[in-house]
Amino acid sequence: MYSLEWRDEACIISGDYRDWPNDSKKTAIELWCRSKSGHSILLLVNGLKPYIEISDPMTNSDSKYPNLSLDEVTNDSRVLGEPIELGNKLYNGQERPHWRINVISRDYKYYNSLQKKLSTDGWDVTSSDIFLIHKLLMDFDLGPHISFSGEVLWAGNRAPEEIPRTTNSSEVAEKIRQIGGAGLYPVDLIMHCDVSSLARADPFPTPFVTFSYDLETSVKHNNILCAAAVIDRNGERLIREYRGSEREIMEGLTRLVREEDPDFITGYNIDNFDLPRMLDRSEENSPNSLSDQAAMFGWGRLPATRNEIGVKSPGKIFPKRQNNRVWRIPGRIPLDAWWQARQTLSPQRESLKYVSNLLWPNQDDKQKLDIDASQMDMEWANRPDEVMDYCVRDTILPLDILDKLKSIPRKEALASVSSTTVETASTGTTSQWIDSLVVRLADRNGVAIPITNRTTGRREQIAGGYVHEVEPGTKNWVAVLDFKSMYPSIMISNNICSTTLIRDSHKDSTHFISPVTETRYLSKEDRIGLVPLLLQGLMDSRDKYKKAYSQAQEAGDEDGAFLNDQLQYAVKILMNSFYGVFASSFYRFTHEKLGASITEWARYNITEIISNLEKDGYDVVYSDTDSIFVCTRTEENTPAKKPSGGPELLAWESAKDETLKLGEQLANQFTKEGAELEFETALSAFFSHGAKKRYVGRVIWPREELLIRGYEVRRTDSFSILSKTMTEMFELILEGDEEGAINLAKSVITDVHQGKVETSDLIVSRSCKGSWDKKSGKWVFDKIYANPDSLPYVRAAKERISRGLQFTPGMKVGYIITNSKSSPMGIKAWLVDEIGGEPPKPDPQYYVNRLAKSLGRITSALKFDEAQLKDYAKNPSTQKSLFDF
DNA sequence: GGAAGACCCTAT
DNA sequence: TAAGATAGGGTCTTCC
Repeated sequence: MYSLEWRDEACIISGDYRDWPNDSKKTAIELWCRSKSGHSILLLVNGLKPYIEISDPMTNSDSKYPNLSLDEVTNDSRVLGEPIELGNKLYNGQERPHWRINVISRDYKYYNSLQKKLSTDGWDVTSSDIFLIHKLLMDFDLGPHISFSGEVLWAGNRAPEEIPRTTNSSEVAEKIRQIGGAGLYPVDLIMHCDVSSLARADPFPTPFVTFSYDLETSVKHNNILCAAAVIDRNGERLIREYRGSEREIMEGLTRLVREEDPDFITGYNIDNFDLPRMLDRSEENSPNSLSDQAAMFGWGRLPATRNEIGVKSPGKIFPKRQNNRVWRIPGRIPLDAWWQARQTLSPQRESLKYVSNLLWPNQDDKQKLDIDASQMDMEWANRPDEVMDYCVRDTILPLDILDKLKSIPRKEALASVSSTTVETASTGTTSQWIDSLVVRLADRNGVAIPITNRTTGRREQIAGGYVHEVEPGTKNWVAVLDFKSMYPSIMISNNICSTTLIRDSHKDSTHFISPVTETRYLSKEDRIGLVPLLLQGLMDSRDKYKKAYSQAQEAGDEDGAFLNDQLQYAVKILMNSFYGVFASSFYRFTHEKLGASITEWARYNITEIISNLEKDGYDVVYSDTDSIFVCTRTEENTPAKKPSGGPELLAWESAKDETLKLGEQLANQFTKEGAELEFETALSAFFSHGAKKRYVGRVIWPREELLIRGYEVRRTDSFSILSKTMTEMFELILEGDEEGAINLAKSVITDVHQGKVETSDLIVSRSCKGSWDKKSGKWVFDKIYANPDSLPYVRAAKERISRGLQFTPGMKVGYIITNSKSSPMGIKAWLVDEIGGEPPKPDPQYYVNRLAKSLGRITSALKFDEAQLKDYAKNPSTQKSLFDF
């Protein structure tokens, strides 16, 4: 058998550990990659040893040997070789000798049982709850982008041209199994290498392949009527339609997945609809044959062998849902376009139609509705071709959405800056991203890796950020300043880390003492904390990416600019997740004092500045956690609205200059080592009705925009006439036209009272949870809600379901309030988008009341209150002017 | 009529 | 491998 070496660069999509039945002293890691030039590669990596680290809690850094018996450990049949002396490591604030123990297998029955036994014997066990694939990236300091060289085991039709195609496949399959693999993986190229030949590579944009699909199903019987799929290979799209028996449809989709070999699997609502439905229907179609089921839903990037399909229970080849959360499809990444749209856009409503409309408002063809989804059986019987067109369109839109939102490059950038696989960046949790960086740094710095804290029940909350009271009314000429990366900066400057926390009471060598609880941290000379070190590195790398971005932009290098912008943004996201993880109760490197000290310093810094400003006679208008709004002392009569010319314009310009100057000056004055205050924006006017976290501002520098925070305008559970009216009122108020704002409120309330407003402007939409009850085959709500039927959104969800429309836990459901006199109030679900028909009849009184209340909060800050507004709505003719105070 | 509680959504 | 945090506003139902 000839042997061919191949060298390449690739991005790791995901990886898995595979136990090696023939030789339990070796391990094999599967790395599913997409190469820089677009080939899919399964890289089989040998040479990694699963291990556990132990230390004796009764020893200290002077001990050479533990009190517990190392011999006993050596003699355990699960242990491979002698314990390896590691010297002293830091654990729980204590230096003490540690040993590494190689374990014969990472399989549960060896590894976890050994871990348990050692722990029971009295050892402190560390480094023992991390997947081997993550260990691989950590121990060899790899990120998702790697270069490697290794032996080609098998080459398929889409392999690089230079590599001869494999002819003796069955022989090769056997060879692959002998080195720990599963056989002939459905990829372009199968390779084999040792860990030592893997190296970190510079990030590049990987040409991923994406598969999008959509099922149309019977409302009556749940079976699949037809399906469509699109493969996107570097922008080139291949569309497929599937009709026929349910089995044929699913087999067709599965063949396409296995032949086209996509990295990402998308669709609209696949997590909660299309994937679970495929699983259900494949089981239903062939309950007694796993291999039949694999032909219908064996989407994992694994060979369809007996072993991978499974004998008694489903094997790895099947997509699987983990704890009702994310789906796992070995070697591929499920990426639901619904969830991406929801996360990045926060749309008011979440139907595919609504989201498409939001993204492409002027393209009718993208959202033309012609099929009534609630009558799918009838539609399919009467006009199958139209149904198929509709189905195809719904597979293309998710791809367009992911493109538009840049979802995939964002995941890849996050993977790159957190040095994880793309799968971990995509579907993992924030603590996994942070683990990836912290654990590898700890390993290099003699710090042991504690296991995740598994205590249940809520611990006492720590105090959070400081929020300043706001006075109702308008203020003109406000400079907004904020701290640059406040929490990370505090962690860096005060050396806050579990490795620097002083746990005992003696007071020597202390440099940093938190202002309230007097928690103490080592000076930087004694030891630089792991996390501060890491955060500083991230801050530097963000600056580097930002610089590279500007340089690329100047050079007209669009791709380079895009890549570096994604990377700098990913660093920002990652840095911002640190505080939360370290303030959580379960994270492995957390101590309850860490989170509390961070916010203590934050509150101390900001309140200190506020009181200094006030002492100097400045009016601090507002402040939230890391921001301060300061009023410039400018003559009261300077117009807030930019005049078109004349002396007023000069006065306006000079007020603006003064605000800019103040902003710069204060930023300089209050910036100190480790707490950089930046001048962020200048406002010509600021308004709040007097509630924290609710304000608006007319931004005039560095760009011009209307800034709105907290108000109904920002909320997805507001209705559009309220949001629209309030926005317009804010515009007027910030220009100084209070009367105009009040008149607007009055006229809109009158219109609503008289029923002159489109019902679609009155839709309220809120998210609704629910869980699927397998027994009854129904969605149930009483496990989640104390009194579900009194909640309008639950009743709206039930109405949707009863009309044959899809429901997904967590989805937003729209409704109209039809009777506010009864309790609970009467509502009707908003189904016009999906099934057309007459809209429900709204209760005008309800909407008048809510508008009066919300808008009245605003006008009352203008000395005009809710009751007056409501009276006005009832009888506008009796009051000539309400602006008389 | 008003307090208490359940729940949603947002700011940072 | 279950899992970022707290502060805060607001609506509606239930209960007295």
